[in-house]
Amino acid sequence: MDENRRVATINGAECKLCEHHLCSFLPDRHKACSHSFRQLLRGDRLSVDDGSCLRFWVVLSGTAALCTTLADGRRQIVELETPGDFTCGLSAIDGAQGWIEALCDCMICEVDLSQVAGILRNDPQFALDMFRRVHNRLEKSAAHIVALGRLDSMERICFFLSEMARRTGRLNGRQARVNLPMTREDIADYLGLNSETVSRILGRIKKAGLTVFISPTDYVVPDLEALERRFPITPTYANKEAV
Amino acid sequence: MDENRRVATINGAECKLCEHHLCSFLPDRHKACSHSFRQLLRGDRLSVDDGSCLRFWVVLSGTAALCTTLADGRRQIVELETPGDFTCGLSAIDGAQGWIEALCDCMICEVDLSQVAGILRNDPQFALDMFRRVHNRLEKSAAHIVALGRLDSMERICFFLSEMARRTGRLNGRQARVNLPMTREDIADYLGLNSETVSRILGRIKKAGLTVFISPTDYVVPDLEALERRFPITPTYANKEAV
DNA sequence: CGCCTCATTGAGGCGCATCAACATGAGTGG
DNA sequence: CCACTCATGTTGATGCGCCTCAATGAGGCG
Repeated sequence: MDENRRVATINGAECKLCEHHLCSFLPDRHKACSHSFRQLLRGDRLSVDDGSCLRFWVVLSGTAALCTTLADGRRQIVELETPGDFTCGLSAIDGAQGWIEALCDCMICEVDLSQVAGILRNDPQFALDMFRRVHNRLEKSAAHIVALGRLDSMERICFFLSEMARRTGRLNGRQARVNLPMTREDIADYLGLNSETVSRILGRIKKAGLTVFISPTDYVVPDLEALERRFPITPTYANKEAV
Repeated sequence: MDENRRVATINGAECKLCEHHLCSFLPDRHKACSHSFRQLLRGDRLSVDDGSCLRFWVVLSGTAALCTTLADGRRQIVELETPGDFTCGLSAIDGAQGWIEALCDCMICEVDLSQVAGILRNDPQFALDMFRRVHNRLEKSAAHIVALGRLDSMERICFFLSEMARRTGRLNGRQARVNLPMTREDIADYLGLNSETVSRILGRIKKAGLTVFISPTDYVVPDLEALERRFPITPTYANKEAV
């Protein structure tokens, strides 16, 4: 990634864009140096190979993904990061290249807590916060596993469209208008399909009247509940209180 | 589950069987009442529906699974629990029935921390411990997602056999002897396949000389590295230090 | 022995991947 | 403005991988 796109200045105004408070765990004198905004262009990658779990990324705008690529080029998106989501390197797996990739231009906040690890180790609020975030991720992973293991392609894509509607769409009663800032290939790599299949199934869903596509990257769901009756999982999107 | 199989007496000798220390976070006066051993017979289920995240289970012997069953009966094993593993209800997903199921007779320790939640909320060691356990799970989930999304059936089963060998097998140089305390159906539900396919692929793996089956539930891997060359993921089994 | 569960093996079919052709739109340079 | 390129999306033809259904074997148990 081009280092020039690092937005070095962190001040109160910019931090207000980010309501995710990871940096609030930093002692005051570390605040300025330990977190920074970065602009990622589509395709940019952040390596998460360092094995440390003390660098975190919060997506402020756009869509990013935690990707794994196998030796022969097969790619699997393990987690999809929409604004407000949080990730750290260790959600990636060993033994295959893992990185965070921008699926469209996006802005992220990188927080590096490794300088203050000792302080944080004794901060129960921080540990609790981390636990909650990771636990929330685990719930999403479970739904993802069920989708990949037991849903057919139609169900997976309905599941995905509903997930995106609830995560990033503008809801209005039963209706939702959604921006889909990623390619068919990305959707396929998230759902364990290939891009031609995604395209075909989207056509079928459109024909069934479950969605209306304004453009390849914008759609409207006239009746979200009708869409969700097409797959047998109630998605979990809310952040639950844990512990 | 038959409540009679609760082993009510917790004493020092029994606790030594369990090296997982979850109960060490209990204040002394709660120790006796808040955790108990349970014997599960194959097929027994523990409901995890209560939405609380303060009941935990540690598997001491045998194999259990965190299962999800969809409305039409499709079943997906989200996590496989071998001795030493830890789980709590919220790894299950909403919107589909979730439970912990014994894949063979097993012994577990149930720790109920809900009585002492207030104390634990301010205990950084506890929160850190929880974070590590959940984080470790997240790494395993990531590998599971890649396997379900991008590996074919042969690769998935090699991945599984290797995983079981490293988690529960007796290793001896490159060789491993493994007990497989679950049915073909269970393997299929873990890997998103069906049981006939599992049976067929196991036959092919056997023919290729990658495993020797002593019985349907016991096998020897003559060369674990050769088995692991059959799929493009390096499994993560070690518990990493995080934070 | 009969009964049950689990594993194996075969026949056949469907779902999705693969490969290929073409459409579409954005960007670039003339 | 058009010509050209390139990435992306769509659609069709074809084939393979895995599922489904069914039959049989193998082992455990009353």
